[in-house]
Amino acid sequence: MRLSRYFLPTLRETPREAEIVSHRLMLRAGMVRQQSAGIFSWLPLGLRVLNKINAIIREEQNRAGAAEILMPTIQSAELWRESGRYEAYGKEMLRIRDRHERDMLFGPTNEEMVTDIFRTYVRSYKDLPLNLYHIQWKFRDEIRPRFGTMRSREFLMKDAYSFDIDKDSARHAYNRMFVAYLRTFARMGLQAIPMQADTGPIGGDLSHEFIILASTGESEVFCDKAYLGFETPAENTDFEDRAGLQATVDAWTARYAATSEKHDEAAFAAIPDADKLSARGIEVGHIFYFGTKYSDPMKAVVTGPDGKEHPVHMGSYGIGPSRLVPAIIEASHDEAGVIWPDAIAPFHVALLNLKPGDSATDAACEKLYAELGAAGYDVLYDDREERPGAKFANADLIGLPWQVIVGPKSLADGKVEMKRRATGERELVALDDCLARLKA
RNA sequence: CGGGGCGUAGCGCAGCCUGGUAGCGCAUCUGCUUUGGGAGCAGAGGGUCGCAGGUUCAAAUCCUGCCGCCCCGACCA
Repeated sequence: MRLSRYFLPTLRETPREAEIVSHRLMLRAGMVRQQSAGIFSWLPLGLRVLNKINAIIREEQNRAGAAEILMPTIQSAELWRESGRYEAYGKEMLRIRDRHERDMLFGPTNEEMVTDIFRTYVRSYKDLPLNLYHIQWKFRDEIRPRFGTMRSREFLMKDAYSFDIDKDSARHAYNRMFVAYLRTFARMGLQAIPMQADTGPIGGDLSHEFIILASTGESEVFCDKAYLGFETPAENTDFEDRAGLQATVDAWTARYAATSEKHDEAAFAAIPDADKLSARGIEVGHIFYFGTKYSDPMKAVVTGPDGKEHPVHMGSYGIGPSRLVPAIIEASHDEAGVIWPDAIAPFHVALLNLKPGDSATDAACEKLYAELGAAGYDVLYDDREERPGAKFANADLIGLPWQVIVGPKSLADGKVEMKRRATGERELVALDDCLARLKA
């Protein structure tokens, strides 16, 4: 993409409303525009990141055996009356009415709807297990939205719903998502720690919040430092291996980790001081098992091997992509701007032509732009008539992993400069070696 | 919803107290000079001063009501 033809409205100054660093940088890097309290437009650069995040989520959900669907944002109140949540949900739910005066709502979550889909089609235990997920916009009319897309009213959520014949199978479904989540966050360059979470009225131990540590996080968290060195489950993990998955989950839940709501001072005190970690964190995922809470009232039942009807055991599993964007920025930035992890960077390379109009730098940039693009790299080519300083500052701000700097000085020796955004390291490489260096 | 703050050019702000021609910086446009870390000079464009009433000869400024946004708290992916 040529920057001269792109839409990247970066800001030199920070808009007043932005308090935390990720919000400031998302506005300055031209990623989002707030349209109303807690409601945002996603501009090209921000949308690219969001889509990268979604792509990773999809790959890992699919790998773990979930099937993608897409349910609507607008739902009928009918289903919610069936589950009893239409009355229970309160003001957080945006209630609307259509022209026929029917009660509708903008979905804050989809348990009812997915349960309705399930009960329509699935009758036999032989069709289980089943896990359906979608990535869709949700709306929760938060009392106070804040921190940009970190806590917005309209937000994107990946929500998966599992259906199983009994609790044991449901635990396996839970473990599949648990492991998928560990892989998902690790691929985004995040160290996510599963922490004990509130299970609400359902109870039990099957609920975890996935937390990443960040000084500006909203939650106070306490855990064993050992988690920071844990190994991510492998790509070839066998998700049908019940015992194997259980062992992985057991290992990841053996040590202490809890948010302030579930914090147990005594248990925390038992950890050696050197291993205690008390910090702030951002919740990026939440999984839980809720049994027959919806299948009972909504009559989602299957016939079991015994010939009798059984309400299905369900769980739901959420990840907030539109929250992950700022979460990743909170975890990865410096004074100058964002530092995107390679896997979710909106482009791989910023190609800076320091002297557009100079036949040598123009030719070198065109060659690199074509060559890197052909090799599968997304290149943002800064071909604007701007001074070098402005290009450097802009490139650092938007935080692409690599900067390939083409200026007359180094080009006189047939070289270009390659700068790694994360470390600031620069090296001069021959024009023809640029691609090889990227691959290395 | 309680407490606090703010709405003046795309962004950041001054002006308001003490009513009298709407300003500054950045950005934008034109020209010239510059060209390896957000250039210099000269010129130009851009405003329902959040909205609606009121007071006054006269309101960005004073009064009343409303709307929007931000921050702190209780609540949430």
